Amino acid sequence: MVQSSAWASRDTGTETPLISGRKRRLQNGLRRSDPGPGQNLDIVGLACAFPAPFRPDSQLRTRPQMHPYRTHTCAALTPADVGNTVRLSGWVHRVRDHGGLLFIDLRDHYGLTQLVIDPESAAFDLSSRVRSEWVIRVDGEVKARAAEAVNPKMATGGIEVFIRELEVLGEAQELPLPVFGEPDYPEEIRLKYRFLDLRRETLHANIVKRTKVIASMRRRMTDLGFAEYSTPILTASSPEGARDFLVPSRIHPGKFFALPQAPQQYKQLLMVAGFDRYFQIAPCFRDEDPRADRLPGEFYQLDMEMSFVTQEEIWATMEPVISGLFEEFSDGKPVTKAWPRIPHAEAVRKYGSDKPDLRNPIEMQDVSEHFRGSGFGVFANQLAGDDKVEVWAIPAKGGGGRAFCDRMNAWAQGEGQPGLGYIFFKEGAGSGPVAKNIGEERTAAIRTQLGLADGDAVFFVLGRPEKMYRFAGEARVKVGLDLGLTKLDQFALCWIVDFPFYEWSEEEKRLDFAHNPFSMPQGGLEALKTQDPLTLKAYQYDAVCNGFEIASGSIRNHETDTMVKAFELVGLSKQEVEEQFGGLYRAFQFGAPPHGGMAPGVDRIVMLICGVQNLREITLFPMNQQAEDLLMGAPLPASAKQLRELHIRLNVER
RNA sequence: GCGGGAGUAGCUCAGUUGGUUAGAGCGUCGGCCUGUCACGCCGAAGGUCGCGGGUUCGAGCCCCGUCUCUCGCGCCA
Repeated sequence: MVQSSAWASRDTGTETPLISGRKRRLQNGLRRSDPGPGQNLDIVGLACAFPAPFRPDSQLRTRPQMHPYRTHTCAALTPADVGNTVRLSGWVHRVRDHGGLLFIDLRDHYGLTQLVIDPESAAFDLSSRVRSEWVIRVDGEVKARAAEAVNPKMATGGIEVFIRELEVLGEAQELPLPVFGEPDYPEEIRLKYRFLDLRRETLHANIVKRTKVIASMRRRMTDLGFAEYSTPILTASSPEGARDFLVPSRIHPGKFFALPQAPQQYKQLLMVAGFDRYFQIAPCFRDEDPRADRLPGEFYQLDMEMSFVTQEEIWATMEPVISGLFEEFSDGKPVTKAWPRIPHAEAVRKYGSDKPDLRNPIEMQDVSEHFRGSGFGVFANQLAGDDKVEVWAIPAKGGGGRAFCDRMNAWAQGEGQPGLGYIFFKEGAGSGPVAKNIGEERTAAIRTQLGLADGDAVFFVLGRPEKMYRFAGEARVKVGLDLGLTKLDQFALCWIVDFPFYEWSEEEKRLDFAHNPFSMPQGGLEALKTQDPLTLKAYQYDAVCNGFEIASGSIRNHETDTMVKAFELVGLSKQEVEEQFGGLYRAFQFGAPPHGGMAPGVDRIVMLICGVQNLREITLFPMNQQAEDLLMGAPLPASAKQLRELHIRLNVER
């Protein structure tokens, strides 16, 4: 029934002499329209036709006949080639059949070339039968287009190739997913037919860009004296962090390898082993639920580590690498050069987020004092009743109209908030219910503190900071976007530094590591012994771009005493630390250098560079949201024999 | 696991207050067409309105349940 396809169905029941003729040609002719390849074609234009790795002319120089597939790519021909006979191969991108005249856009990795054919050519009948995405080879003459036929939108729009001969190298059935025009198509079909999806111009270009970004990362790191070391994929389960992917050991019944969530411990061991400057485009595996910006299963990090460094040196090393990447691939959009270094606590207060979008100029301020004891009962009472409650102000330049303020208030209610208090300023005074309640003097004081003018507004969020900062941050983002204050076409980078070392785990009613158990607490062992753990900072930092966390890193804790104490506070004994971090713990007893590093997320950086909202737009063969590979059919059941060898008996529910 | 949104032709979607034979564009197939490049014109095929139940004289539309997709929360040190 595969053969029922294209040819058979088109030829049935149309017995005319012409068709018989076509049929005859098609039966042999499907392979080739006229003379054999390379019989009577000149070898032309080869010197510049191909990028070096693809250049076929080494063969052509030693053999008298033409390359079997092509003399040029589909992006190579220009008016300088007019008059030459060339050979092209590629996919039929689009056919425009005018009856007596036929245009085919031929596509390959490099570009598009318009082919044209009329009944004078022996290949005409066959040409009129090709369909989208067939792979063909054509021979023909390069012709200049008439002035009015030049297509300035095409790189090769000044020329076209008049076909003399056509060979079908690969037919295509009716497409489950159109390539031309890239219409929206369901995710499931795109993933199942990913090889077609990847032919589409946008995705194809994104993937090419991704590989260039990665090549640039390697070059930049290598130029800085970093060397790339590979680390194991089959390794030990890490006791902290995400859920592991497990791989059963055949040789050791009942024991399992884990795929690395990151090469974290290996890179620290490399530092102990004296390698100093390590990097790796490292595959990382975590068995967690996906998000639009988080692939299920596996992703890549530009993992790096250095010895004998302060965190300032790591920032100074990586800032130009990351800024340089964005500059290289961002088509001229502005990129932050000197990154602001914002303490975590300050980021939360000013931006309501530990990954602030600094394209948005709004900075929030504490205005609690102006409401304390004021006539605005809702705020005054809560401030009086709980000394941890604060009022934060979100200044909104240009938002000074009742319509906008009401819209924000309605939005806040839609977000599950009681509302969003506001004042807007006009004719030298503050307006709105809040202003009426607190009076002119306090209104003026708020205005002065925030530097607001007529035509501006300010919104108020009330609560304990740890409960309300996230909503305040969302309101800040919305004000910035809705008022056009956020200038989108740029890459705004910063460091968020001084993360807390511990946090309180409400579920487990105990201290837990806020970020990375391997990072060094500021103040070291002494601070661990003497300070309130919840006030401890870590030498721990994130790199943030446009509101996305694009990297995370730290100065590591390389002292066994400090490590034991740090874990003791989250409830792990010395013995448990030795067991769970055996390799690293042992290594630190034999001369460990101070070291630190970070790991920028390759996928997220490429996503930002390509300006897409979803990681599947920059990944070759992603899994779907259910962590299935629809193209390869993974995961699949294992055979009884495989399971037996692995000493595994299934216990599948349902 | 939880919440929001979606589910009508191969695809993207429209479908009024519940009322005759469920439509459009794109795609596919057939016919015509010698300068297109989103070619154009004519025609055809293509539907379990996600699935199940209910209300009703009558359900794509209302109600209940369920499944799938998607975005988010939990989770991701």
